[in-house]
Amino acid sequence: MSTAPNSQLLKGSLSVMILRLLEGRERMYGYEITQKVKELTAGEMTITEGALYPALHKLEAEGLLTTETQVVDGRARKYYSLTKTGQTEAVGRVAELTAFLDNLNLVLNLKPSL
Amino acid sequence: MSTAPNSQLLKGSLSVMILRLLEGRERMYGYEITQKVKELTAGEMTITEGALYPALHKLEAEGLLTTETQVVDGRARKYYSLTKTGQTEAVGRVAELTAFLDNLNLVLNLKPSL
DNA sequence: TTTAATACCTAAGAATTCTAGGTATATCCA
DNA sequence: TGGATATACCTAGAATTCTTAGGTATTAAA
Repeated sequence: MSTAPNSQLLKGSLSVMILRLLEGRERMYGYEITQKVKELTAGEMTITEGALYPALHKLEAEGLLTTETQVVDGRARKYYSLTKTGQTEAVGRVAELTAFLDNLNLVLNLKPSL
Repeated sequence: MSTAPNSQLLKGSLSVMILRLLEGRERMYGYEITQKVKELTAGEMTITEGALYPALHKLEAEGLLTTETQVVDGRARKYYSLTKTGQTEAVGRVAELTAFLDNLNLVLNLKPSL
């Protein structure tokens, strides 16, 4: 959710991040995703659970993710993995987002840094 | 609104685009903004009027834009310009968006193209 | 004369995120 | 022993933004 405190995640970017993170891994569980994003961005980006869990459930309902629950150290973890459809969709949605970001850069005229 | 037909504008990006476009110009009117975005993105990005006008009105209500109406060729145009506050905010919001996009790239791991 | 382009607007709904809770276990520290 | 923090899941309601789908009006082109 935040880069600056309280700034909002750009609409639609969360589900793409989830799909992309899972593209490079066998499986991840929700809490792990929040920690991975924090780690990758040096603490600058935080995924709220109020956004993450509904997003995961929606992707599962769409058939892009499957789950398996496992108890580790007395706590239940729900692991998510990409389905075959999910793998295809991940590629497509990343491409769509990339195209959008390219156009955004054309409008914003910010080539130097990105 | 679209890169692919019907895909959505990322939440929050529109107001930054407006502020950024006005940073480089004296003034612009609504319809001109829609055309400029289309031109800059070779027709790939279209701003819907249903999104644009409420966004302009909100920025004006926040004190970042001022307007002056003028009739040209028998049609009324409403020109928007940055206020002093708007100039400051434009810089800040572009920086915030840039920081967000940098972090998004870290998560998506897409450095090559952007 | 009808269509497309120019130029403004709004209302209702959809979608996503944030805020703010809730539950529960394990670990660390005082 | 007790409390705080970390781990791990969840949901409901509000806020925000965008899409869809209209509306009005003038000018230019077919």
